[in-house]
Amino acid sequence: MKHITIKDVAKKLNCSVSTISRAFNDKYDIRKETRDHILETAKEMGYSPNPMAKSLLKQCSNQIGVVVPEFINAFFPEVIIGIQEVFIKKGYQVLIMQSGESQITELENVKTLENNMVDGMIISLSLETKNVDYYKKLIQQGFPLVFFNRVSNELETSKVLIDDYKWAFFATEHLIYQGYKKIFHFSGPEGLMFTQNRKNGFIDAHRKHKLPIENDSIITAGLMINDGEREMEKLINENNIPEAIFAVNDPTAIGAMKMLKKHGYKIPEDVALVGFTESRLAPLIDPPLTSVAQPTKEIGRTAALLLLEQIESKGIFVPQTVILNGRLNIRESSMKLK
Amino acid sequence: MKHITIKDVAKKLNCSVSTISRAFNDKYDIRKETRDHILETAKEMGYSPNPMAKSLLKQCSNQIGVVVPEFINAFFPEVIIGIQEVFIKKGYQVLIMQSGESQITELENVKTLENNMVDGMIISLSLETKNVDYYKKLIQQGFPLVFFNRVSNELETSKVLIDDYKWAFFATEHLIYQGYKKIFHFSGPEGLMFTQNRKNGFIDAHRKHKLPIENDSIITAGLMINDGEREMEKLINENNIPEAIFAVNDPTAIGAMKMLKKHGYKIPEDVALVGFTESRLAPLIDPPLTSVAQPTKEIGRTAALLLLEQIESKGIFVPQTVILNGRLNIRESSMKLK
DNA sequence: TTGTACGCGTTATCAC
DNA sequence: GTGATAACGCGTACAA
Repeated sequence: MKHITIKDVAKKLNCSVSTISRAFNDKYDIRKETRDHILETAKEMGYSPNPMAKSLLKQCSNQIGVVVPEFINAFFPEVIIGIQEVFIKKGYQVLIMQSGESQITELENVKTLENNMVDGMIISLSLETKNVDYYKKLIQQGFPLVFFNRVSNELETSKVLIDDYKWAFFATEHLIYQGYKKIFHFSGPEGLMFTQNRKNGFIDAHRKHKLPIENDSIITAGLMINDGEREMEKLINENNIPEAIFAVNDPTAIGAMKMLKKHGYKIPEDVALVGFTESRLAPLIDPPLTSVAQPTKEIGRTAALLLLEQIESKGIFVPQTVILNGRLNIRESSMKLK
Repeated sequence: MKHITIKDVAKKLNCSVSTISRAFNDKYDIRKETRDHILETAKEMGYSPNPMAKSLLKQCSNQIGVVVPEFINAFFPEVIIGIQEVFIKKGYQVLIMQSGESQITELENVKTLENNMVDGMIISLSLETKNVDYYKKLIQQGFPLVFFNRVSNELETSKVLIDDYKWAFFATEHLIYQGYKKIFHFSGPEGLMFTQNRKNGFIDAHRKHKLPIENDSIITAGLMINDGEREMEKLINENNIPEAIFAVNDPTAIGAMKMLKKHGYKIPEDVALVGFTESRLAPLIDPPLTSVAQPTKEIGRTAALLLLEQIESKGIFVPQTVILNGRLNIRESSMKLK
């Protein structure tokens, strides 16, 4: 239980703690033999410098923090893998916390990480988070912060995104090219930037192709499977069935698909479906779901590199917003069959 | 950037740091007015005690560490949610790290957490991990440790498991009851306890029903989708198609399913499938996959409670192994159709 | 080349 | 009821 400290080693070797310290941080002059001797006995004793004490002293910890809303879906875990790839190579440790889509937990997570003196954080906001004052304060203090995916316009710091507007546009256009006319959009929670952007892409694709948008064709659903199910069920009950649906994300699309199949509709013959944020399920469900794939690991890597830049360029740095490219994976769920 | 410390507050209020400290830890006598006054100005200044310094002093951190192999699949993330449920209520923060199925990273993670002075850890071993000496050392030192799912026989500490043997037995028996005779098992990596247990369940179900096991009916596949694909493809090429397959986990079963469908086999008419560790995909793929569901969140909660017990009963505690109940969710993939 | 002493932000133990 | 101070484990400027 008792940790072995630098003092224990010093006592054992009959020398001062500073000598031990120097042996570990080979910066200062120290006789090679003594250094080796110290390192050896230290290892034998199972000593390693206590990073907490070091952090307290140096005011930085060689740790970075990550806060994500959830990791039920594959998206965030994959981003984290990308983040770790970069930081582990650089000798940083990555501390991960999840907010569970709660603003309060998110704030607590951030404070915990801050208190652990992480050198920077990578964050994706929870659905609930409206108030970003605390982040503003951190940014003002010069605390290195990078946001991805769920970002806020109010925060002036580096961000990693994909062009939701563009890819929603392409996805919708794909449906239009397939010859579908009555196309609905299952939208996400209001107030989220990507909800807005994807919705706009949907609208503008219609405009470009001079296709009218019916009043009720944009439906605020949510982000989960049951949201898609619920809204689809409503439509079925109203007997208001579109030819195609572009959903704000895969779970919503999958929910709609489940409900449609349950009621005997064929996909894509009766209703075509397109999702977003390609999930692991997309290629596996029946029929395979057309979806916009995000380069998850690259999002992570990019965010990590931006954060690293920010950490290393202590002080002066220019916030960057990196827009990564998505990809529309076209599968059966949206193919017009003759 | 600069953190506000207790000294800053003391200076502002013209009193000593100890008074401030006392105001925050209401343990000692302190005049109520001064206490309130201090707390108020502290809040205004944005001061909060630095937990690192506290940890250094108290040799414990009110943090617990979690190390899991991956969170690509839904299993570990869900367990973590259960863990967090318990600890957040108790005022602990949960630090999560992932080993990426690498023994080396796992060890580094554990050491990082140890250095952060977490009060205990919950661990699920990586596939690679054979050497558990470091854990032995920790346990010997009295460091609170709980393992789940991927555990080692050599370690005498609390564990949370489901009865892999029993549920593999049931899953296999279910196939037998359906009338299948030529049943194969896609097994996991050798050396993992659950691989062995699930395999034994498979074997003993055959014994009980006096069904012979063919030589080549147990196939060491792996744990990933592509493992299932690869082994299934081999079987197809050899034209050695079983009537049913019990796979060590869902991804393997899904891989097999993908490959079978690709080659035009019907499920379950040509080949029936059963997975394990119910994944999010199981009910969604086509046909829906029969699988043994594990109570993921409860595994997390149980592990958390066991760890808490261990932390609080400083010293004397009896390692417990808790076996939780699974559930066989029977779906189309394994139903004998007339 | 090595040792001494201070400070990082706390809390606990003394005094007063 | 409050203030001074040692200690937690470490790095480093300074002295030796």
